[in-house]
Amino acid sequence: MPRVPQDVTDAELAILQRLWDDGPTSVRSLAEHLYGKCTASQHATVQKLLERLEGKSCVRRDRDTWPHTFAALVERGELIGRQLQQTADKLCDGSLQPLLTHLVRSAKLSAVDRQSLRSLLEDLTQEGKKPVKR
Amino acid sequence: MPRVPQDVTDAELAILQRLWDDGPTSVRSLAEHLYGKCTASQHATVQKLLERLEGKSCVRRDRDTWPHTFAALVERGELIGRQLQQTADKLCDGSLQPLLTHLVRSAKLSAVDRQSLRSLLEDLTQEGKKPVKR
DNA sequence: CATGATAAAGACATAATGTCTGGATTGCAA
DNA sequence: TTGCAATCCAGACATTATGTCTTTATCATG
Repeated sequence: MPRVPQDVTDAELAILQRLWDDGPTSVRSLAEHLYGKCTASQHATVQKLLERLEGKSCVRRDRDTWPHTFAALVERGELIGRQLQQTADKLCDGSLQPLLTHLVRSAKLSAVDRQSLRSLLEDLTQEGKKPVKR
Repeated sequence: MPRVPQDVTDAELAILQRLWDDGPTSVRSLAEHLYGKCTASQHATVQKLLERLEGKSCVRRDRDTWPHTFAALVERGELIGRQLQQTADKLCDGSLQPLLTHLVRSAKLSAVDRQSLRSLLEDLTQEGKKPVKR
């Protein structure tokens, strides 16, 4: 039963979070925000993480700037999707339906939440009827 | 940035799946189903995994039987919940709402799915109004 | 009590992941 | 141009998670 590497690692995710929040930026800037001071080794660490993220196509590196600037290539939403699918694969035989049900039942939904959810469903249903909306 | 162990490991999950599907059973039975033949070392492996699961309160061990029999202590649903919460913590600042939205938008819901979801919401809303149902 | 099966404790191997070192490269300023 | 400081790059390293295995003790039953 071979072990399977993580999609995006915790440290890698920390980088992505910053990129999502602040947009494209440099290694130094990232390191400073993550660790406070930016020693040589910390700089290298962040660089390595970015390199790995680049390998996973999660980050785009702009070599035309100096220092290089990095931008997120995947959206938060996409990672959310991947995570959800992984959970579904592991626990629900790949189907997302059970997750949905679980969330609706267990998540403490406020009346507002329920309402917005309901109208979201409404929209989707409508969309299905009309030719090509969106 | 210290690494955080997994909630339930892949190999451990494989055990749980069997326990969920077939109910309480012995080490041998588990090993045979997971690996086909059950060599001495495989037997020990399964045992170790069960021991760890017991440590995590995911499995209950019945020492009154011989050989010991093991039963799942957590339901599939509970693990689903934990997983979802973890994703929420990592990607949505702890809130489950975004996951819900994502699922409703992205998951290819059949008309039936949408309908059942809608009525589920309906039930929940009603439940909130009545005194103490369930 | 002898034997075969199981439990129990712990060692081990591999890989993942976060970190760091040292040298090459770049841009800039004197 | 030359020197310097910052950055990049390649790879090594340390720690831990996780799956596996070895060995010894214990049990149940003939």
